[in-house]
Amino acid sequence: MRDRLSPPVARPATRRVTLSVDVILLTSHARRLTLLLTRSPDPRAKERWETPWDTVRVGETLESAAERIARSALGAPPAMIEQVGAVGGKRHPGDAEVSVAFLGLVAAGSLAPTGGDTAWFPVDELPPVPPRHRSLIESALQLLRSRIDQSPIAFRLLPPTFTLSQLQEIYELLLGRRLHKASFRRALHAAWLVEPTDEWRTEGRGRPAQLFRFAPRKRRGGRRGVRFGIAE
Amino acid sequence: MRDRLSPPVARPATRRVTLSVDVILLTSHARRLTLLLTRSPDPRAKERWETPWDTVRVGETLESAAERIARSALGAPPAMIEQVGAVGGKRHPGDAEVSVAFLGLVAAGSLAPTGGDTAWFPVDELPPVPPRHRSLIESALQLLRSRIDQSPIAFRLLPPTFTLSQLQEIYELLLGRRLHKASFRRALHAAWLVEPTDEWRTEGRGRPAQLFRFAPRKRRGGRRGVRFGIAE
DNA sequence: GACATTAGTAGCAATATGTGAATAATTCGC
DNA sequence: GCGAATTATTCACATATTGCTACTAATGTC
Repeated sequence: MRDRLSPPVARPATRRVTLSVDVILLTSHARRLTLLLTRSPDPRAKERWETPWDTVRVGETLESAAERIARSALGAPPAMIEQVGAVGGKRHPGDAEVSVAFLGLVAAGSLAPTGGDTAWFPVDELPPVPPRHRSLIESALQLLRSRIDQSPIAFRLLPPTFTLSQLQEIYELLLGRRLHKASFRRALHAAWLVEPTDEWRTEGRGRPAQLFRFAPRKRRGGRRGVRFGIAE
Repeated sequence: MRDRLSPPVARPATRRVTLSVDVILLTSHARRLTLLLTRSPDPRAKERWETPWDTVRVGETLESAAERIARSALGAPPAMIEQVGAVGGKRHPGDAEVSVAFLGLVAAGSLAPTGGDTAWFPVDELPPVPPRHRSLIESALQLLRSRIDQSPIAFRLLPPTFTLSQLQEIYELLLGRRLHKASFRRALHAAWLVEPTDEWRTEGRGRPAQLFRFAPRKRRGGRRGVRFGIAE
C-alpha cells in the first residue's frame, strides 16, 4: 500500500507549502460575542479587515506562534488558546496555501485600548473579511459552542471573580438561548465549579450580587449513562 | 499591531514548511479498537510501523489528500473521515515539519485483506511507532471519545445493519465502561436514532437479535438545560 | 415609604435514569 | 423431545435530575 505512495527506501522530499497561523480572538462585550480584527495593511486588499495572522518563525511551534500573534494583537496574552484546525482552499490574505487556526479567549473587561489598526466587532456584524477567515471564524464559533460543557470556556471569558448572573449571561450568549435561573444555579453548584468570595457587587439598582471564583473540585465519579445528542 | 508582523503593503513571502497528511484508521474487531499501520519502507527507520501518510499533491485539498491516503491503505474509502488537527515538534517518519492528522472510521467486518505491508493492531497493543504518530493516535482517540455523543461515530464503526448488542458493545468500547442494557436501549429509542429492519440475526446460541439501521429522525426541540461536565 | 429592579431559594410536578428481575427465543447436551 | 444454558428484549419501580412558578431578600428611585 505505502509502496504506491513512495518508493521503498529513499523517500521523495516532502513537498513544501506556504503556511500561516491565524488567530481568532473572542471576548464578550455588552451581551455580545466580539471578535478582534486588524486592518489589512494592503490598500489594494479586497477586504479591509482580517484576523491576526503570521507565518511560523524558525524555532517556533504552532502554539508558540499563535501565542505570539495573539499577544502582539492584544498587547497581552489571552486567557486561553486552543487549536481549531487546519484548512486550505479559499483565499487567504497572505495567500498561504494552508492555515492553522487558533481560538483565543479574552476575559471581558480587558479589551485592549483598541488602537487604530485593531478593533473589536460583534460576531454577528462583521465587516467583509477574506473567505478563509470567514470560514475559520465559523469553525471557531462552532468549536466554542461544542466545547462549552466540557471545557472552562465560559470562565475564560470572565474576569477572575464574577457574579452568577454574569456567568449565566455568557452561557446564554454561547448557547444562543435563555436559561432558567434556578436550574442553572442548581446544576452549577452540583458540579462544584465555583466557590463564593466574601465580596459583593452593587450594579446600580437591585440587590447586590455575591462574587464567585472558578475553583473546580474533584467530583465524585458520577458514572452517567449515554446521552445521545446526535443531531445530523 | 499587524504592522509589527509584516510591512504595510508588500508582505514577506509566507515561509514554506514541509507538510504531511497522516491518517489514523480505526475499526472495531473482536471487542477491541484496532488501528491500521503500514510497515516502514525504510529499513533504517527506528520504528518498523507507522500510520499511513503522504504529502499533499498539487491540486489536492487536505481532505482529498486524506481520502486518497486512506483509500490507498485500505483498498476502499473509510465510512467517515474527520480532521483531528495539526501538529509540529516530535519526530515524523518523513521529517515533515507540520502534520495534519485525520481520523478515518471503518465499518467492522470490512477489514481489508491486510496485505504484507499493512496490518491492524489493537490500540492498546501497538508496536513502537514514530513519536509524532504516537501523539496523533492519542489525539484521535481523545477526539473519538469526546465526540461519541455528538456525532454518529459509533454507527460508522458498524455495518449498515446491526444488532443493538453490537451497538452497545461499540459504546462500551469507546467509553471504556459497561453500560446497563435497559437504560442504553431506552435512551437510544428516545433519541430516535435507529429503526428496526424486518431481519433477525442468529449468532450461534441464544435468542436471535433484531437488526436495526441508523436512521436519525428530526427530534422535537428538546431544549435541555446546561450540563456542567467540566473535569479540569 | 411604595415601587421597580436584580439576586437568590423553595417546593413540587414532570422527566429521566439506575437496577433487578421477568419473559422470549434460540442452541446444546442428552 | 426436554431441560439447561445463552442471548435478547422488556417491565416495573426506586431514585435522581430537571423545568417552572412563586416566593423572599436587598438594594436604588422617586
